Amino acid sequence: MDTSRFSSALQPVFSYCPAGHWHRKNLYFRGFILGMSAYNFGEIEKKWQQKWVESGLYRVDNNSSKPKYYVLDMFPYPSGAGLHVGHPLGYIASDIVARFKRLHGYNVLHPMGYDAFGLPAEQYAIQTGQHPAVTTANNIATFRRQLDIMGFSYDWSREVRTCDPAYYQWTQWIFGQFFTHWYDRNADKARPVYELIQHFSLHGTEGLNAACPESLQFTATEWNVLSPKMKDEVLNNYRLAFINETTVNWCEELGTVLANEEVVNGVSERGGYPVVRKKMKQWALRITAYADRLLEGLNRIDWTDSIKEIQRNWIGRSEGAQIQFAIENLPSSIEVFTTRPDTIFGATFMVLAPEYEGLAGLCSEGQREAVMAYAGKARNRSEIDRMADTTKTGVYTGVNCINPFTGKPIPVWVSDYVLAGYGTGAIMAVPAHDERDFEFAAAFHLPVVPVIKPAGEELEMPLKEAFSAKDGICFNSGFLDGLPVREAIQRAIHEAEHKHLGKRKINYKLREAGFGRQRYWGEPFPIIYNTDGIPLLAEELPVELPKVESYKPTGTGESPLAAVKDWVEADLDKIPTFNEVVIPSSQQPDKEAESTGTVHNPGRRETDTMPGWAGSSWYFLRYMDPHNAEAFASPEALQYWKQVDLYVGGAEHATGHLLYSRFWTKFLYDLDYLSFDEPFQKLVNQGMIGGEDGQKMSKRWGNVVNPDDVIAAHGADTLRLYEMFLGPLTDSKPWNTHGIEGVSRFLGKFWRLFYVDDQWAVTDENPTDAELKILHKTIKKVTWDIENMSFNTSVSAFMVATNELGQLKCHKRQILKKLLIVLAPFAPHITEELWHKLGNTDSIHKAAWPAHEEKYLVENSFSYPISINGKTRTNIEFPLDMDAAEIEKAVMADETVQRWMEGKPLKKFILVKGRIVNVVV
RNA sequence: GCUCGGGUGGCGGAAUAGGUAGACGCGCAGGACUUAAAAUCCUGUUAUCCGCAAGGGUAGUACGGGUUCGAUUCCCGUCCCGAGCACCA
Repeated sequence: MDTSRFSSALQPVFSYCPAGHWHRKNLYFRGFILGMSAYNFGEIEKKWQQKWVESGLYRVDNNSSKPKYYVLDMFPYPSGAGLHVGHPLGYIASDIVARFKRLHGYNVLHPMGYDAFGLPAEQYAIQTGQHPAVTTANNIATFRRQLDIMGFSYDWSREVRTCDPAYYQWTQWIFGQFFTHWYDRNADKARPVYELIQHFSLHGTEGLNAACPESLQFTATEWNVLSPKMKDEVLNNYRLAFINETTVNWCEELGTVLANEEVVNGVSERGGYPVVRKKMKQWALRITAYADRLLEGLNRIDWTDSIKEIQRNWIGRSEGAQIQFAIENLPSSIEVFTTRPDTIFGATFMVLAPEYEGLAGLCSEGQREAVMAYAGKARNRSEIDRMADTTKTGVYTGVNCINPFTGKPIPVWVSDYVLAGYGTGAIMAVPAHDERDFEFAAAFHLPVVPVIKPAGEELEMPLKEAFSAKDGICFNSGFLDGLPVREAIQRAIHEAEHKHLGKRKINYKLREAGFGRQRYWGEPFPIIYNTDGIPLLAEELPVELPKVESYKPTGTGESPLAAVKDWVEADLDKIPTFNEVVIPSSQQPDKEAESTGTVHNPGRRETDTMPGWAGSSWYFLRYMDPHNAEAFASPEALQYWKQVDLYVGGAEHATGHLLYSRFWTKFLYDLDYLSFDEPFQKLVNQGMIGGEDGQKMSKRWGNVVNPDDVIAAHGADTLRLYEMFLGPLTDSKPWNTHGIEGVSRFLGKFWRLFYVDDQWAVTDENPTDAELKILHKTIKKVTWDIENMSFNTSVSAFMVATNELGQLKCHKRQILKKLLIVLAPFAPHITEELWHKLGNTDSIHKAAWPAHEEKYLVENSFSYPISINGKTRTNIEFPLDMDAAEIEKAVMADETVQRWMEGKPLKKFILVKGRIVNVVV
């Protein structure tokens, strides 16, 4: 920034000021005194931000003949702390891409909104009594102001807020769709529940292949005589939104359910009260129905391997077999799941989970007391505790099973190292080939029988550890002897199926998605229970969140909504509701009730609310048509915008938001609302920006850098460029306050390509080849860089170009005009200002991206690095079209080359055209 | 423990097909302009050795091997850092 002119003029006035103060005044007065000839970012940025709003520059239309591009940021949760410089990193990158695509003639959808329901606002409400809606609105205002001064090109007319009833009525509507659909595994898609009912009434469960927890079987006749209540209970096993009985962490003292991370060593994090595991009924979504499709879809999307891997891991598909083990002297059997049926001849005992259903009835009289005592203790251990302590404990049940392949009796134990929620809750233990089973066998002195050995080797007996490698050979295993593991697995399954002992089976780690929270600040369920307890879907949406007196948990495990009596108690005669098995009461009006005014058909609203991820699972669809009151988005809008082309956000949502969004998208695809079944084609995870001290940027460490301050000191364009310059987008890197000076200086130099000594200096001279080369190599590099999300190298390319043009004293319009356009996505304000100074009247952001012309980049000679035995010794320039033989001759004649060859004979001469020469001696 | 990333100057980082390692920026050192400061501009900056200098040698991309005329880049092994998963049978 050149302030020499005015500083000498003002010097007497400010000569007494301390240095730091002095500098500030310089900055402040510079533009004011010199008019617009010096780079006054504050004035320029404010001016253009205003003009862009006035002209609606970034508003985007759904009706366009242009090709579409949809670039999306993960919308933020508007916390009270506002943004620090780490937050906008991804927004800047996506904004550059959005602008780049517009300059390429795309109709770009680039929206922003707020994930506004959630716990922090509610916690704050509990503390201060302020309504979460109020604090949320305040926080959003702060976020918006901070986003605005960064110069982002969002179409704010499309903003969404998940806590807005006009938005969440569609979240509720989608829930209703889940509720009224089931998953048909034959068709491999979701279908309406009424079709399921039709099937039941005609064929029972015959010929049905549905996603449901238990394989229910009944005939049409049996179904048809069921009461509505019974029918509803049956349907609950099929609905994609259903009431699920799951184990939760229950804290009696606090009177609430706690999340896993709120429980430490079996007691509550707050207060240290005991926490027990308790079965509780909650709404859940049947995500497991989509497990295979969620896996398969990963192969079709452009995400990082690590996120895909996390999702694969989370879904946890494993192939194996389910095998029956008959109980000795009893007609019943125990079923186990195993991925290693090849080791079955080595199964020397069995283990049941403490929560195993029917455990009490199974064990022997003598052992029952000990088993139940152990099971009770294990049940009350928290998950965390159970996982942290892996020493093996357990009790013998007193009964034996028969190994179906060896025919020998093996003991059945109970231990908490077997999880109730996975597989059948029972395992066959093969201590020789499974580490956990080995530990258990060692602890209780159970027999270890090896049946797999490494090829060509013998196992060292007794075994010191389990041999679990999958590349061994079977022995001691009857018909499997001599087979390699992979073949033996297939053979064993085949044999089990043949003998009706079991069947091939695929298991998943993925659990049904718990969808209820005992909280206030979330979407209410559009559900009212009738007097039979049958859930009815409210047909008039939105079901608005009522005002409450207190946001505190009720202590009964219910949400604060339960205390709002006149909301909870609903008159089903007046509210249209729906459930496939209940005839709406409105169709059988009760004359007596009408005349007396008493509520004849009372209902009770669901008082849980939806979890935080409900609204965020589909928000990217709402942006396409945000004000539609008839549908979550019109078919035309959905058809035009389709999936998100580029999604930018943090990697921390790998198993939450990103999985749920994929699930909801597939579901809506099944219902023919969408023409695509993956929401985000390309996903980029930006890194974190840490504090200068290397710590995480947080209030706690006092290292938070506020973008407002950086913008005030250096301008938004500088901040944008600097965040991009810091390093690769996807890397985590520390902030460096000094580093920003470099970028700030760059913009000053760039400005001085247009202004020399604050005088307009742009000329209409024809550019030289050298200048054209600088321009076109920059265009080429920046184009490649943006397409590959390598923004840091783009900034460096701009610096190189500016330095080189500065050295050539190039102020030529033809060069600078195109250079402005390629810089515009990074620094939208300064480029817009200079663009208008060049005499353009329309926005630079509507210009066309210049194509680089290869002809300006063509070299006719190249200075070859000459290596002798791979070490560069000299450089010799040759024309690029020079004959290889001639180059060789010239190189060999070179003095330096001769010196390094030390008279040794030439072994090989390597010439890579335009790259390198290597002389091997 | 398993899986996936990653290790390059004092620092952030570059090297987009295996082809001149350290672009660009920060910091640092020196210089120009100035009475002075700020701003701006210029020069140098991997280490080490030889030389007054010009210049030149050697080593060098975590470590040890390998493939190749040539390796930061490909392969094998080791160490370290980060992220995720974790008694899932």
